[in-house]
Amino acid sequence: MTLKDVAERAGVSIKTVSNVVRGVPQVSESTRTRVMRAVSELGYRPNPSARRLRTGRSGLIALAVPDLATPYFAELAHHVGAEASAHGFTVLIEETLGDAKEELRLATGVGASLLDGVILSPLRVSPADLAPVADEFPLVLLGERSYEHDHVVADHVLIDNVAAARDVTAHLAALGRTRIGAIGVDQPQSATSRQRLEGFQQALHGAGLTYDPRLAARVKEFDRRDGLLAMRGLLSLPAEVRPDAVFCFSDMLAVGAQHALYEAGLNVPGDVAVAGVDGSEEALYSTPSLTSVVPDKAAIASLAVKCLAARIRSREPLPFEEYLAPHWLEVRESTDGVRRRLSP
Amino acid sequence: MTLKDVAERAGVSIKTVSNVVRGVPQVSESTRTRVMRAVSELGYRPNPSARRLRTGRSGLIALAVPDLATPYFAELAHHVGAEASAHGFTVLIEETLGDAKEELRLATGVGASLLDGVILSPLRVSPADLAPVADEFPLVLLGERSYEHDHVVADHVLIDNVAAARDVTAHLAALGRTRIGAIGVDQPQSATSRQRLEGFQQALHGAGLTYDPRLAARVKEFDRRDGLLAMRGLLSLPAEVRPDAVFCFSDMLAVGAQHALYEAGLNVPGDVAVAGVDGSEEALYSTPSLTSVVPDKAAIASLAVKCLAARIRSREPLPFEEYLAPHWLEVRESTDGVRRRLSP
DNA sequence: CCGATCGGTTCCAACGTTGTAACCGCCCTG
DNA sequence: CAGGGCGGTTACAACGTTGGAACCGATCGG
Repeated sequence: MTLKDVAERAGVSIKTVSNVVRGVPQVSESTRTRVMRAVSELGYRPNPSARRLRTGRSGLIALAVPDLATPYFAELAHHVGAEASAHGFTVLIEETLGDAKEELRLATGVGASLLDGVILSPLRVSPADLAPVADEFPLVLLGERSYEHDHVVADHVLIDNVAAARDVTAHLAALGRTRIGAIGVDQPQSATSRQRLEGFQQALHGAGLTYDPRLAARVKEFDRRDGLLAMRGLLSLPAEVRPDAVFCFSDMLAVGAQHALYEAGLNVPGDVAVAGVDGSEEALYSTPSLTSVVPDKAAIASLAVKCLAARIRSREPLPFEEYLAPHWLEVRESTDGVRRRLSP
Repeated sequence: MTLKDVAERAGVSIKTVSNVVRGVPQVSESTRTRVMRAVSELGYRPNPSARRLRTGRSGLIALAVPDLATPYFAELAHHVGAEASAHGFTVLIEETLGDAKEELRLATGVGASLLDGVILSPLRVSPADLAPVADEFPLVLLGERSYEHDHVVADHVLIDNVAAARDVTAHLAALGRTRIGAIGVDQPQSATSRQRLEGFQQALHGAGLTYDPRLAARVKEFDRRDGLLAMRGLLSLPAEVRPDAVFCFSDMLAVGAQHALYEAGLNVPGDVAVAGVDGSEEALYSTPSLTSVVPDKAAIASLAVKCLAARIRSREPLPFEEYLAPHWLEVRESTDGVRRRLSP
């Protein structure tokens, strides 16, 4: 099932068939229809490997995320897939498991010789590692600002994490909470974590509250388990220190925290208000439903794919850009306590 | 960065380098080390497209699932990735969105000329469509028994859905529940849904209960939204008909159902016990934690990859097999009401 | 000491595709 | 009517890799 077979059947040369299937204009209408018929009769499909070998293009891009079982990444993958197929790309999804080697391998290994480009959500890999790669291979980073000595080393798309954290923390303060904790501080080497802590502190100051390091819970991962453990830790503090609200740096952390409160027999938000980040569907269906900062995932996906496509198309090196996607705060029961009926 | 570059640097022929990187034994130790050094100095990586073009093998397999935002599939993807890399394969994950055309395209299009094989979790595509594909392309199906006139048309890996449904329903009956509902009936063309209904009915009979069709709620998708709507529907039944337990055919349905009960101010499991299927982490962290049938996802992944690898290796057509993976019932608060402390 | 054997290496062709350049009628222009 | 231009088509080479055959020097049996 190759161009040769189609060519024989249509009675033309291989190259003419190639011209037809690629849609180049210099083909007469009569030959075009004849070739098209042969194509569909034989069920011909172009061979991506051969195409890639000859042109250097495969029409394939990869989305590499740390962990697919994280709803945020799964939902993002969904959007990236939709956006990419609108641009004529096929998306392959890879799970890096937060392994720096794996993250890098994607860009250099499989990437360089099979894929046209990579959208990478880095967790461990450092800007310095990525700098040489991004120079010669289309690469877009998600969710982390990646500077090397103060200059950008790759395109990246992200939300304003500082503002997002500020917004949600200010919301908690506006509800009258005075001992606001944070869960998700100091995740190893995570710029996202640092930025959210920054916004958290800004909002505390803005509300006239002081930052109490005892209420800033460290985690290793942004997952449910670490949220549960961190919240248990906060609950074991002396009563006068214990938080009356927590801002969790991810929805999974928040879900874990909520469960810890449930185990302890505490009321949400009566005793402790809980808020997260990610806008995952899981947060919406949680009981009580969970206040969350919702990043515009469709916008993130769209910006990332557009940017990657531009870089793939242009042979010249383009200047690296930073794109900010919108986000908004979705207030739900876990902070304001107002019972709602979901309207799906 | 090709074999040629490495060959020049090492002072040998291209073919010898090829022999070294593929690990064929007939290479002297001295040349091998010399070539290896050149390889690492230049950072050479084989070109999968060229390799695939020449050999017909790419070392790539795809896992195609309907929806990555479904925790079950995301967690499964995780396991498949691990198992495949142990077999030397790279996994590409594709989202079919339950579109039959897309499901088929994977096997015939990208599949046939880029991938060595596909693990497909079909949602809409019918056995008849897949039969011609499976004959000439390594294909393993997950989660659905696919018969065509009573004979198997492809390998498949699944749990015993009838037994799983029977187990969990029997558990609800053993708790003394007499009006047990089912959510997830009649999902269009879903064999899984039929099998779970079958097991549900078997267990009812076994417990001396009668099957009341009013308590069997239809859904279009196995998602949270449909679970919520279905449960609202069951709650709107006349009081004497209303269920005192529901078996949901997926954890997402169960989470949605739980939220509907929460909205209605009902207690779980006091007023209504809830159980699901999938063993997702979300179910564990739900409040109250959700009783679920846990399919052994690692076993499913392992069986699927092993089976696919065998089929890829063998040039001869192998007989199609059916593999059953273990499952077990994990009883949690949403049915027995016993408060637990998670021990992660 | 000659021919066979063998480990190690090289040469050649081919996988399916596309870019470049050449080609071939044909119509138009001078 | 010769020369130029042009739309449509084709021949050829090349992308990076590997299977198979050929090759080569050295060891070995007779």
